[in-house]
Amino acid sequence: MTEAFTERFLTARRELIRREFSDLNERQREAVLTTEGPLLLLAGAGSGKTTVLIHRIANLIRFGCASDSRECPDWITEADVEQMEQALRLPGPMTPEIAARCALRPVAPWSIIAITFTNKAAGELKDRLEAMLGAQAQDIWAMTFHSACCRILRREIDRLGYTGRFTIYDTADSERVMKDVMHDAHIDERELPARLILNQISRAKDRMLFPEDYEKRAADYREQLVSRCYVDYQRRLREANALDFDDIILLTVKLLQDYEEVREAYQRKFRYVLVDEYQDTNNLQYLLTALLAGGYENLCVVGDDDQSIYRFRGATIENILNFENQFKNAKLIRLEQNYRSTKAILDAANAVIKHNRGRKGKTLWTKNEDGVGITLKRAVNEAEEANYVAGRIFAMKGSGSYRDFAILYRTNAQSNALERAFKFNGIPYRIIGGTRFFDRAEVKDMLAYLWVINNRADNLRLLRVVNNPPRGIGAKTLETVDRLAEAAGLPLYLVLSDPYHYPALEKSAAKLMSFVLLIEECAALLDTLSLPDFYDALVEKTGYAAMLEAKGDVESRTRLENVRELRSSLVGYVENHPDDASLNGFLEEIALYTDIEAYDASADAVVMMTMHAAKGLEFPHVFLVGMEEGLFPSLRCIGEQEEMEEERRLCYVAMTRAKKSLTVTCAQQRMLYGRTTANKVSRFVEEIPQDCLANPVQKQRQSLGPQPRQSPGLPYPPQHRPSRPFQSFVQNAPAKELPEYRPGDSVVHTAFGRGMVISVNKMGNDALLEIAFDGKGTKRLMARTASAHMKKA
DNA sequence: TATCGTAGTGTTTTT
DNA sequence: CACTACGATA
Repeated sequence: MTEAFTERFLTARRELIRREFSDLNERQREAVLTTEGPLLLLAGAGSGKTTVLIHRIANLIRFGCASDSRECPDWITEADVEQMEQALRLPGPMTPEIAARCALRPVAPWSIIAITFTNKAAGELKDRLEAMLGAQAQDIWAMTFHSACCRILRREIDRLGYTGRFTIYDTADSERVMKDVMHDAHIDERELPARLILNQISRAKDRMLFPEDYEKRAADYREQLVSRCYVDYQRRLREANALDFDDIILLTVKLLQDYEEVREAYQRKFRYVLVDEYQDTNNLQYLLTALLAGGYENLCVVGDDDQSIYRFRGATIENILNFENQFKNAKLIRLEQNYRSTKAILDAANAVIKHNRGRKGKTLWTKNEDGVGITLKRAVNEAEEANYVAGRIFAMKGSGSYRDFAILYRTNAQSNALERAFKFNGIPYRIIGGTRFFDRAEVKDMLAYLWVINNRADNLRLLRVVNNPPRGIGAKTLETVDRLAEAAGLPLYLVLSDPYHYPALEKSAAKLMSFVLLIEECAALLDTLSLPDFYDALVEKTGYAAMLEAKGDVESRTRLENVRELRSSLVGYVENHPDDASLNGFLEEIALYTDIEAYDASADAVVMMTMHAAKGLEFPHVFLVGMEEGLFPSLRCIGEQEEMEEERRLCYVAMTRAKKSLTVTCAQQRMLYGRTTANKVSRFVEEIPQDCLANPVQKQRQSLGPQPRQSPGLPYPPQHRPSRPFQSFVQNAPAKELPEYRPGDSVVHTAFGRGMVISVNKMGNDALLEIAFDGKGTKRLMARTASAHMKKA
């Protein structure tokens, strides 16, 4: 094989591959084709970083690692090269045959791990990879830090004295444990709140300080208190075979550090490591990343220091800033071209973020059109603000669709006023986050049963269900059980399953035994029944359903619906895991999936969420509401340089979600925890240059922006408390008692007479109906409310 | 032992 | 305002 031949082949191959990624810009392509070694991708908002990530993986799998390879395999023939050169002269993508010739040392999908922060991001990554690569994409480890660690731990955690059936405690569970710890240690919560201690512990874990290490370092009295709590807290978790969120990462790092054979196995497995949102990693996550990538050092991290918004939970931008020191020969590529937003939006966002001092410094630019200026609205209160947003969306929508609009706020509580205004004005909406399904007491109860069946040592969950529904096992008995367990060094369950062994439990022995039998009986069903059927049996056998049915009030019925709704989560899980469905797997998924994606994404609705939740998303039209000093930036950040900068980054993230238009609103006064407060306009608004605004400040007092059509402004509903006991969540449950409306149905309304349903827009457990009434015009009504005055004809 | 009522408390963002 | 913790009562 001559040198000239090799050269021809390599040139043709390189050019073909470059052309395969011709829809990327120069920098993006460089990022895709730089496959070896440490790579830091500084990717601004809207710079197409996810696309780059996906193409990068696709390139590895399709063409192999070395786009700059110097080798020419001996199976390449003259005919091959000629074919390749000819293909170069023709437009269009490669044929499969030619692609196969270009594939030198293709990378196995299972040797790639792509880590993200949120499940949403991981899901999107998976979907897009699958769309591009087909079934082989399933072997790529595309998941969150936590789920990746769980997967490793399930296999390896035995070494650390836990079992693979470990339980995961969420923040609420951790807090419960900590409160118990403090109660037993006679530490007053008013002196030192449990949350604060947990925060300290979390920070200790981030620095890899185990209880015994922390104990040695505890300097002052306060730290000694924390230390005592830490020791006991960790002991309880260990005894319950339970891990909190931090432990999941911490123990994985420990495992990889201390056990050479484990470390080597994973380092050999993962030839390519990719980490998204690197600016949000904490120290532990950095260590984990470094360990995983430690074998081949093919590590690509993507991040944007301006979008770091999780400092409050330990994320440190240092990881980005130090990357080039930590990894020798790291390459840096900046992606600064923005493909998402108009110039006006980008200018405004750039101007705001410029006020931060601790940044790596970059300026996004775009070839997009100038676009319209940013609209600013000052409302008198949150009701008017919400109403304004509703009206403006209604006016802007035209023939477009509602899903083009997003409303972003700082705190979940702000959704209330918006929800009311949208309901009243008949605009369909969808709320992401907020009160979570899995946080509902009744759902947690059922989950607690499942956890206990999965891991009998889970004391916390055991205590939650042992007397729920009431079985006559009261606080007194449980105290005794606890004491005995403590003395014997056994999990509660073992003591209470052997009550005749302890004289002190004589009196309640029968009750305890029947509970234990119940649990064991249910657990046995797991072997014979499918997960959903097993769950049905559980709901009945435990008497939980009966308890709720007996009460029979509205609230209980709603709760029963939620209990049954959990079944569909199980069904969904089983469908997604045809081969490896297990109770353990289901519970893990639930524990790590705080944000439930069960909403109907196909419905055409305005979406509302916190600014944090919006990271990584984009919308044609974005509304930023509640832009007031004290709310955003939040009160506790004012006067704190560092925290203020984080808040500003959050603002930057929020603004850069918008593609075409950005509307910024605030209220002169608003109800905040039952108190009316007057707030100044947010400093972030002041930081937007005048010439980016559609309506410069002077004119602000007059009507701004287009008025809602039904002027003078849509009426705001009277302050009635909509009777909503626990309604907030049934959102996802099919509302059985509601008549199903379909377009074309004839209806009779007590006030409007005869009409025909034109459109139905599902919104949670309700639906927005558009009905043309004979002689009364077209009305928009919520199905739930309207049904009281209307029936199908 | 279960339930109800009251007083007190704390309110960001998420895996 | 909303939620929790705790204490009094059936």
